[in-house]
Amino acid sequence: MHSFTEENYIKAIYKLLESNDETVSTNAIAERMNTKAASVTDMLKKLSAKKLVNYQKYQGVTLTAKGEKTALNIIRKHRLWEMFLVEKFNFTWDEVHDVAEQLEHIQSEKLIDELDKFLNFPKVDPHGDPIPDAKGKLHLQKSKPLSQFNIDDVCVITGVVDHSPSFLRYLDKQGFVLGNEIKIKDMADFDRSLQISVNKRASFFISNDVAKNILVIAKQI
Amino acid sequence: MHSFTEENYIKAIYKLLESNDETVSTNAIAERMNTKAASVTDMLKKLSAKKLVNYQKYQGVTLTAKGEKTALNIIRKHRLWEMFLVEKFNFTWDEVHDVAEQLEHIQSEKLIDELDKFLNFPKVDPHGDPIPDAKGKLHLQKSKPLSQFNIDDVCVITGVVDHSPSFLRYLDKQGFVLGNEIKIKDMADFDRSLQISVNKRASFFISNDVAKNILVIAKQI
DNA sequence: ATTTATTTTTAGACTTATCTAAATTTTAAT
DNA sequence: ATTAAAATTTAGATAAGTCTAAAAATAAAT
Ligand SMILES: [Mn+2]
Ligand SMILES: [Mn+2]
Ligand SMILES: [Mn+2]
Ligand SMILES: [Mn+2]
Repeated sequence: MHSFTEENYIKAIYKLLESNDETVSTNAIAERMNTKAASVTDMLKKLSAKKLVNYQKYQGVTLTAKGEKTALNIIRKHRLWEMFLVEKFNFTWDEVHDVAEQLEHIQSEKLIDELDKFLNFPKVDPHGDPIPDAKGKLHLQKSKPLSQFNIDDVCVITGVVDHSPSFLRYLDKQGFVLGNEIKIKDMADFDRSLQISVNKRASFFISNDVAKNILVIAKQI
Repeated sequence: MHSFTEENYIKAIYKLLESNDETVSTNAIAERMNTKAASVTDMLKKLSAKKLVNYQKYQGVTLTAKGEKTALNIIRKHRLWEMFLVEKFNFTWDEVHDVAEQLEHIQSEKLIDELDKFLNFPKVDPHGDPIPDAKGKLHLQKSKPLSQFNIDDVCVITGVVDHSPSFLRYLDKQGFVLGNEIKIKDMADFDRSLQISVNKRASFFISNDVAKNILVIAKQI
């Protein structure tokens, strides 16, 4: 139906729309896909002809309903496969992304339905990102970066902003695990670095840069 | 490393070498891949440049050691995925091939090692075909078509020659299952059709055409 | 040993996805 | 309102894989 390349463009556009403005620029897509603006323009024409995007020269691009549905299906597959690799195949959360990038393009409705069932219909992937259901419905959790909390706040780790293997391995080394409880013990004014305790263990420091990349929700008390 | 297309050519050449002569013709490859001879020639030059095949104009083609190793790895992945789909995802043996054709190209050593382990290192796939081990070693079983046996012979179903969904579904309907015991009750001289009993159930007729496509080994008595 | 038929290869063209360099449009700055 | 800068699009090329039609080589038939 759609080529791998088309699917990757659709997904990139979806992610850019998700995190930013109401339309996506040619350059933004080019940067995210590690290609040149000229290539993006060519592809936008193709996707537009297929009614996957709303595109007018120089005016940026958005996804059509059909394009969004396509994007959500690819993301569903990506996240289910990541979950599978971690839960069943002993992959760590920093290892799964590259393989999932390949697996997300496999076409078989039955395969994905069975995968979902096999994993017992998970709601979030190993990075805490929500998994769209078979209908493309996606339940967002209203989490915020840890950097937005204050001294004595207690919150629960729900995900990450930065998905890079190096950041994920850093979190592993520090003992951060999704679902763990973080208490902010102290905050330095000059750089907003934090002294925190994870699951009531010995406290330690993290930079504001790290805090901005850890997603949490306030603990219900 | 190698494109999907290159991998598919390598696999096709391997299969043709396996079942037939000592070299493979351009036309044979074209037929198997549903392409034209001209396209095959182009690809053979490319594979030759990559040292995957031994190719000289007009002289047919064979695989190099490197090419054969590549082929066996793809076949290993294909058959492990077929096994996985049947054992874990409720696929029937007539449904798995098309999905495995996609999955066989996923690149991740760890994924395949874990898949193998998850399935407890199976020796044969759902169709009875041998699965190469991680080193590319392949243990062939010396089975023969049921059509080569005679009245009163007892044998065990080990595989199929024809892998088409329609043949596999026919076998399902008749109650043939790998490992089942077949006893030949009678044979018609004029068309070599057989009256057989599977696992000592009520006997029925099969054509010589069917018998030629069921692989068996003589039952040890 | 020629002629004929078949197989295989080459030549040239097309599609998808990419690039660089040049042209155009939009946006920002004077 | 011009001019300058940035973003975007077009033009023209390239590489992978495919095709048709024509040429060349091999195999088969007389
Ligand atoms: Mn991922
Ligand atoms: Mn993820
Ligand atoms: Mn198969
Ligand atoms: Mn098989």
